[in-house]
Amino acid sequence: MLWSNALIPTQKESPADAVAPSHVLLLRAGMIRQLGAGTYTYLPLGLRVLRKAERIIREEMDAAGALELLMPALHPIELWEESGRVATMGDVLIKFDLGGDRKVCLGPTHEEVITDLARSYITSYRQLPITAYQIQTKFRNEPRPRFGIVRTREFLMKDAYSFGADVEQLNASYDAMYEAYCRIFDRCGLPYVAVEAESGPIGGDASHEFMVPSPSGEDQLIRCSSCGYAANVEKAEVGTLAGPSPNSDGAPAPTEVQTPGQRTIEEVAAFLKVQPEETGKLLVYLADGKPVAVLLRGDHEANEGKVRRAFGAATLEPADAPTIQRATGSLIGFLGPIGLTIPLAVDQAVALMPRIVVGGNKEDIHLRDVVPGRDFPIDRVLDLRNAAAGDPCPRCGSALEVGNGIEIGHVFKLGTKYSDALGATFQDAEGKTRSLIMGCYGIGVNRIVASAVEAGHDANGIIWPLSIAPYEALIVPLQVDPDGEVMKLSQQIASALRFAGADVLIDDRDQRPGPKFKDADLIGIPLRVVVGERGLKEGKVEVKWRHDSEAFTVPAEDAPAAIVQRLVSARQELADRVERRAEERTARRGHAG
RNA sequence: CGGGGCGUAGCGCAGCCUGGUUAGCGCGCCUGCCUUGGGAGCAGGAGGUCACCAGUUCGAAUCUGGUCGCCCCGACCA
Repeated sequence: MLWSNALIPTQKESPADAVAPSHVLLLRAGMIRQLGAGTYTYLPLGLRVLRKAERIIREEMDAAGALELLMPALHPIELWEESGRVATMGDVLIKFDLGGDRKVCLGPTHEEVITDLARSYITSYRQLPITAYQIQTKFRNEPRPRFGIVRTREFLMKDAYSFGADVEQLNASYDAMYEAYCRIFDRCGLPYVAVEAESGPIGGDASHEFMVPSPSGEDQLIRCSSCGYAANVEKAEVGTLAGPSPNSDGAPAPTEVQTPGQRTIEEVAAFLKVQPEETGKLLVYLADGKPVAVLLRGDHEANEGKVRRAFGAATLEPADAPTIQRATGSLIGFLGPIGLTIPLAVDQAVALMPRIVVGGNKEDIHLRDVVPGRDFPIDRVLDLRNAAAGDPCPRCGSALEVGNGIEIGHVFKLGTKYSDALGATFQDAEGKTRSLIMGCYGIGVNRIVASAVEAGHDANGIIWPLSIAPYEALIVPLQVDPDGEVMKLSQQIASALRFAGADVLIDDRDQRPGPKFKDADLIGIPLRVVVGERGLKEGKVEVKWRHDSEAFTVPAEDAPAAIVQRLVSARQELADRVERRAEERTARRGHAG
């Protein structure tokens, strides 16, 4: 491809409202253009990246035995009423009618459609297990699209669904998808981590997220650099906290203090001149509809999944103000653990505090010098909060680290939620009718693009991984006279690269070298070849990898072959690394199993 | 949905407070000359319903009211 024939509208200045590096650079490199909130056009360069990621996904999904199909984006609303998700998805579901009573929605995901397909065609255990996938545009009315193509209202997703006759088949499908995901992200050159994620009532190892660490990520990621433990903040466990139990000997009795209008932890701490970590906060939830209380250190965040499990409940929701008053006799802002009549669970961090400031269960009253165990019961001490930086790792006890990550993939054991709702059943070997056991597996294709830029850029522009770069090689002739030696050699190099199966872009624009080099760095093509009269006089052609700081030269006479050789070995290195990592995973599983 | 900010040329911005020539500047774009290994220089030029609607006024980019759109923080995110 000749640059002069391409549409690559690079920009020197970045738009004011772009914040994330991937957003700024994809715009400046002329790869995307915003149309509205959360909707982007992919220009030719950006589309090439998207297509390359898709291709890798297809190859690995096919290799894993998944079957590609394509489902509609337009769904009859009845299907979503059947599953109950018209209500649960709320405004995120984009609904409209086609005139008359024909109500439809745009698919935000495809569990309903695939399950409808399965209930029609899958009738026997002999057809199982089976996994199907598609790469398709999804629509979600996101309340807040952000960070360029990280969160959009319209996005490209690879979604796969497995159907099995039993849990063993589900686990095998899940493991195959997990492995395929690792291979996909390795091949895309992304520095991802697979983390345990909150999996709802199914529990166990039923859900993993694949995350690329990045400050622009929306999810919080907990990691242990010592042992490699990694988890979503929703799921991360806090290791057992060590420390002496509170000793009440000689401690003063609790005293009431006036705290008029001081409701939040920040207000109370500032008013009483103590640190938030010296206070406690009592939260009231409805666990399966019954009021329960949890006590946390003031600066900690409750983890609703942990709280729900602590009370053995199927559902958990924050209690509203009237319910709280009925259950505790007190007002929000002045709640405390003393004299409660509803079940109380205490976070382990609180149980280790020698003294604590808590609400007095009376308006405008807090209590100082409250001692856990003496002044309120600590018979139910558990891990109830989100892990924070510095907490002990649940595996090895080292300090945990907290960072952000972009979720690029998610694998999830669904069970029979949708097959039950839609009546997708099969007959087993005994002739009994049973529900299909499902798994679902998603990859955000646009997020592969965004996270590759987040993970690969410098002050000058994007640094694409070779496997998903819009072009693998960029040839920069500095003199563009079509009959000149420079252009002739450039064309020869391009031909040789194309013969080796490479994508090549030739910057044939009649520009001074400065802008051509700046644009080359900005769009981030991995291999840059500069052919100029000055170099040719010395019989040299300059070659530079975008990820290296230094260029090197090859003799002009065998430049085409030499450059092809460099590209071929770089591809091979990447392929070798993918296989090596796959072997490492196999070895680890061998140890574990 | 709460809080904050912004809509003026493809991009970045000034002008608005204090209403009054033909609405400016930089980048980019077009023509010519010149230049050619890290965003050169000179000369000429094209490009705007000043987001939209209504109002105030002799007169509105500028003042008032409303609407729409976009960004950031928070809430939300199978």
